[in-house]
Amino acid sequence: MDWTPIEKKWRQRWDDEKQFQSDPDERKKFFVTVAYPYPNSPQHIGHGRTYTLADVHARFMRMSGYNVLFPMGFHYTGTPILGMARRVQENDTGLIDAFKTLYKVPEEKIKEFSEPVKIADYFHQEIKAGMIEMGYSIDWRREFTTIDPFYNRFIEWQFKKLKEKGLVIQGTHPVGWCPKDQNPVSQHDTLGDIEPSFTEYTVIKFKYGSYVLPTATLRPETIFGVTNLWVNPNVNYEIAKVDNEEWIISSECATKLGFLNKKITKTGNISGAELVGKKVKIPERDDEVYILPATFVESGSGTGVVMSVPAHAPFDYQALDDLKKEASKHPNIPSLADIKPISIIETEGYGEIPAKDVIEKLGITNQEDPKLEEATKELYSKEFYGGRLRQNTGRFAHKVVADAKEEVKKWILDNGNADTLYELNEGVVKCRCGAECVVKLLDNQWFLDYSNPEWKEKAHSWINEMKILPEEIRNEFNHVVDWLKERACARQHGLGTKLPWDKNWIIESLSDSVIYMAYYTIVKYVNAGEIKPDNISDSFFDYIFLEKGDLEKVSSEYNIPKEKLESVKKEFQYYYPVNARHSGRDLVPNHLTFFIFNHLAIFPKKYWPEEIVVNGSVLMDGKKMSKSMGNIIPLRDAIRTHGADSIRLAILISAELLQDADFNQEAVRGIKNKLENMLDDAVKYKAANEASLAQEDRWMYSRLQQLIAKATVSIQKMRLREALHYILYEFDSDVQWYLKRAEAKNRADQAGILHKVFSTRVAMLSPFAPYVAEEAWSRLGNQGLASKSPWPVSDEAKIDLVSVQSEDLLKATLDDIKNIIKVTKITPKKMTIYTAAAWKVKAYQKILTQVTGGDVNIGTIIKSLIADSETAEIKKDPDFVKKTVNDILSESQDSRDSKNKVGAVDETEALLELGSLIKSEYGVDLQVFSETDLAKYDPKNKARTARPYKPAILIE
RNA sequence: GCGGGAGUUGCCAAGCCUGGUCAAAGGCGCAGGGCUUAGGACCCUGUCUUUUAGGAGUUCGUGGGUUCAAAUCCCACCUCCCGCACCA
Repeated sequence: MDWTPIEKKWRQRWDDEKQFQSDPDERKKFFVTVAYPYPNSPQHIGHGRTYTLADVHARFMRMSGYNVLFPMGFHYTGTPILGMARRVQENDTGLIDAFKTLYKVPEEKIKEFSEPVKIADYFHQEIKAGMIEMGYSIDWRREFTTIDPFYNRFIEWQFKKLKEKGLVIQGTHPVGWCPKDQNPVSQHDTLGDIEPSFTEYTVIKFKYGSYVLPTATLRPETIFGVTNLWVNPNVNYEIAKVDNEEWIISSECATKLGFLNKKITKTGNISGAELVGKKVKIPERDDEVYILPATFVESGSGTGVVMSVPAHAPFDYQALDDLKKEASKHPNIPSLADIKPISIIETEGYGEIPAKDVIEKLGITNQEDPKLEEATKELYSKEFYGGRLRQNTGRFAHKVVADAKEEVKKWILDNGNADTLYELNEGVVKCRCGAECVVKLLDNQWFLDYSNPEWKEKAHSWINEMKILPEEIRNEFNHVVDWLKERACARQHGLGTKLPWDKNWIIESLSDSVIYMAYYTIVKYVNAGEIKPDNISDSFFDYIFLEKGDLEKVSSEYNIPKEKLESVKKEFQYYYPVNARHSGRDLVPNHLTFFIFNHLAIFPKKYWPEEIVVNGSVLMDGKKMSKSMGNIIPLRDAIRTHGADSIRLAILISAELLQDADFNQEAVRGIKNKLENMLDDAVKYKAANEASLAQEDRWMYSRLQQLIAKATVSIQKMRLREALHYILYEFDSDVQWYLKRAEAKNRADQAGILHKVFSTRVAMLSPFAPYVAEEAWSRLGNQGLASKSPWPVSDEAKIDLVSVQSEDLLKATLDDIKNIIKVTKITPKKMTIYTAAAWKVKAYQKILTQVTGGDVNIGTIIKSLIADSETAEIKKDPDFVKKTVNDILSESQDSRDSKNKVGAVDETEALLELGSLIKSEYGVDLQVFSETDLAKYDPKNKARTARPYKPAILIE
């Protein structure tokens, strides 16, 4: 079946009725937003999840009577698009092929892609078209991009506010950096998409005469165990003036230091071999050690000089051992044999010289052995978490290594005997431009000061107050607030808004997207041409958002009529705060937390966001979606093959909020079939006058009320999978039972009832599968639109508990009959059912009351029953009590309560209903007797085993 | 390391918050039947073990505990997944 025409038809209707356009009115409002997309590719099914969740939320609230605003914008800010444009300019075939085959971009469009904005514009339209096709109930009059001039004014205003409050600060920060592009690099900017991560090393300055021989280490605390330095004799070292000292370092190191803002002047060279045998002074220790040769030392790593701690560093131990073996080759080092490892860390499970232990364990015999890496890793982590410094480490003695490391580092740094070096972890990382990346210390970088303690405190307290779904995310937010530090908020390249006070910087993408929800409430006026963005500046936003300033003045300043200005302000005040912000899980540690922080900083409390709803990601056939796996399905392709509603349901039904949703073809097919069946059914049940209600009709209506109640609660908690489960599946099994009952009775008058039932269901399905719901709604013969119908309200009064109990009794008895037939394998000829005697019913009611009251002691129950003349007959059958108590205990609280409320049900009457079912299913007649009926047919003496809700059965 | 999540019957996956309706939804697979020229689709029945009367037994990562009652609550352990930044 082709959904396209159906989707088109209803989309047109919604559009004609301007259903999703929201303007302030007298109703209560509900403002729901989703993070706007970054348009550097078409959206795929994974992107659809958050939007679909938000759309269901919006549609549900709309049907519940709220004036719902659900807007959408496009986030052009950022650098990846710049990178893409550059690759197009360079004729990167990999990317261009992806555009052609994967994204199906027309050839002539790709040609324009050398201009970044064209890429954004193209995918912007592509994504928007997909959103419309998916049926998202968005008010498109409020659309914008983050490079629109009016938006730029808005962001400038935001940053000035933050700066006024002292939340924007300047500082120095290390970043991964491309020397050619003169720009920080992120994962998107590198060849092979490697995240350029780096580690901070402590550089310890050893003195060689007037020179400094610096060594880079991760373990400054081991300075107490240094026995020598290592240089590579084959390396030609540089002598360079570094700031005011003369350092001997590898040339690679000199380059690195240059990016770390050191002033480097080369003054000469010295070979490693020349240094061998010389002595250096160890800082903080009144001691001198030799410089020795080692081949494992690489000039590209650290400073090219290594401090040797043989007791705790396997490389050092092995190199020293190797050297001693050929001591004769080094006559200029007289006392090589005297160099002994100095043990300074005590760790459980290791002896005096831990490095020796590890080396022997792994069978390492020389310094070229690659297993040395493994040895180093093992020992480092064991000593770091479990080791303590020994007596010979002065005031650090007995401290655990993890703590001592930081203290020793600070101590040496404070004494001017150390420095800091950053080193890329992955070795060589190449920028997309081909240049090798480095770590650069950026000066005068602008930061948002998320480490500000008052700001943090405010964020914590609001996080604890606001609604967060699912609840477990609340902790995560609090944790993020704790570890969040200053965050760079400006870059030197990329699309976006310039920093208002320093136009060399562009405000970074995660910082210009934190309060834009407010912008939705006013951008409508700019899009309609009622406000000209050109000369807008701060006093405008102050007036609208903060109610600061004078109406008269602002009006004349911007040449906006006073009434217009007032209605802009009123619109903001009507819609704000955001009632629900939907987002993927990945945005918790960044965007969503910033969103909270910034709202708290800029707006008064009444405008702080009310609720955040976080969802997991989408898997494709159980696997993560990725370009390299080739399992990315563009959303619009999927809509064409499966239909929008099937996709919406498949995404929603496969997982609850936080779980990853698995999108698989089979599930979609199943859903599609279900929807098609629903449409077929819809035409069968037109509105009709109902006959007087039979038992099963009352039951069906009761179940409907219960389902409405359950589904509504589930949606309110955003447990959409659960809600769909009720609306789609539980509902179905109820209808099936109903049809079975009605058909067994050969009824022909149930269409009117089913029409009502199905219409209610279709209305409830409408937020989830809007197109199918509209189509089914009209096929059922209903007027208007399903999406405009009010959300069904459960009416307690329509629940007939007796009919619910009776039908349950029928189902249970039918199950028992089936069971008996299965076990005995007999072909039934005749069936007889016996209901329990009156005294048993009384006893049952009493037991029920007692058990509900918490008394499950069989002895006391029996006593009290015997004491009562109505139930004294229990003496004859004491086993009855035990069985009944078990019956009751194995029931749910709900069912017990309802039995309590209903009192005794006339089982004989109820079970007579079974006759038609038995006849149609087994083709035999059913007789129902009371246990006490003297004229009953009971050849096998079964009747006496009857219990309330558990009639005796005889099958012959 | 810090923080978060998960482990359920052949597979996927609900149930856990709020203990009892749980041998545990639904889907897939498998078996039998129906429909069909055939295939597909669709419909019915079955699918832990055992049982010729609706019963019993053993299961929800492992080991304890609480309770009349535990997949569900508590404690410990094992295993797996995700995030840890200047990037959308």
